[in-house]
Amino acid sequence: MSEKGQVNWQRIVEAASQLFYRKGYNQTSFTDIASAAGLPRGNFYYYFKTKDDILEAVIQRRLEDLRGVLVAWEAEHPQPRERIRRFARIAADGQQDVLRYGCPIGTLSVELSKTQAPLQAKAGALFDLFADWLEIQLAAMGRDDARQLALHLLARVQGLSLVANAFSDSVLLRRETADLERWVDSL
Amino acid sequence: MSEKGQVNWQRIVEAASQLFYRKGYNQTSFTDIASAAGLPRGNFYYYFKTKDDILEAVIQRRLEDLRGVLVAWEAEHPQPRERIRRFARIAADGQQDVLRYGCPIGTLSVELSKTQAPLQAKAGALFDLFADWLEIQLAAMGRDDARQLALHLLARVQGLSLVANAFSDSVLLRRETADLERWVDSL
DNA sequence: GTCTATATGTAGATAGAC
DNA sequence: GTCTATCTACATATAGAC
Repeated sequence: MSEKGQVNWQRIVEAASQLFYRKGYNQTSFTDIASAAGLPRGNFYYYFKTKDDILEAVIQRRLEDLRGVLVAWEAEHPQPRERIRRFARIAADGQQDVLRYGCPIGTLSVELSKTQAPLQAKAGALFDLFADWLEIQLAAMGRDDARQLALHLLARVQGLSLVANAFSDSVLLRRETADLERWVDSL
Repeated sequence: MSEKGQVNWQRIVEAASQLFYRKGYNQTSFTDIASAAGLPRGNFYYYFKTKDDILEAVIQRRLEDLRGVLVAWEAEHPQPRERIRRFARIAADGQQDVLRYGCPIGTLSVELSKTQAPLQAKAGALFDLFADWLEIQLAAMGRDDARQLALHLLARVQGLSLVANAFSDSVLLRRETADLERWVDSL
């Protein structure tokens, strides 16, 4: 694959990732992606045979990005509890986008669960990444119910993101985030 | 509107409501609704001019159904706390459907928020119905933070539904529900 | 490797016969 | 009121010229 080819490949994945988040997977057309990526429509069938293939690439890319985020958090916060608190703030941190489009992971999962179960399973890797990481941090705190607590935290963040988005309520987003941080402190 | 007409109208709304839940609004075609309702495709343009009109009718119908549910809960449980506990169990109560398709209200809101904000606003009435009812029950318990608590509860239920669906995890669904009931008891 | 032209299907919606 | 035939737009996907 040539230099130019790699660049185009990246542009497609980048454009698709943003559109899948903002418009949803099914509501995003090849035309949308092509014009956002600045490429003629027919061209990227050279890189991806189907739309599903693009989604897979988007998921892989998001996984890599998130792994980078987790590594950064670990470097920033030596204590497990602080790392977990950092996660608890994730929705409030991306406030504008969450209010407008919801959680990138949660909304993708919701959409795919309806009629594209195989793709949802692949998107589930994004949830797994956070769940596994949280479980490790909680285990480091000496919790033997680390997995349950990790999933509880995940669910809380998903819930507040969804409801904040539904009501376009930034106050709720911050209040529920503060509540969640207190919960982390109480562990 | 004739007898026959009313029957057809009901059949369309009924079929559409189920399909919008199971397949999503955008993924449901007129053809899908027509065959589910047992009517020729072109026919129900007599009843509804656009697909959006059908969604509005579906929302209205769900609102009526839910109002009936709330009235039944009130009759069944005289105490506000018991009524709130009843709400906390709602996802676990509809376990099979929640695991497969998620929460009917939450997933609809997520889908519409992306590219159909006006419709999402109308679907928000479903959330409002629960939020207002919960607020009344919490106020009856003497809580002056009734609105916040109502939205907190709503968010918790949404979160556990979404994550239980994502992982197809019925154990998580029940465990988080039990946790939520304990939270209600602690109020 | 890149792009145009086009194939093929299906979406929502309409016109008009009955 | 009911149903068939059909319109237009746009979706994913392909073939093949450059």
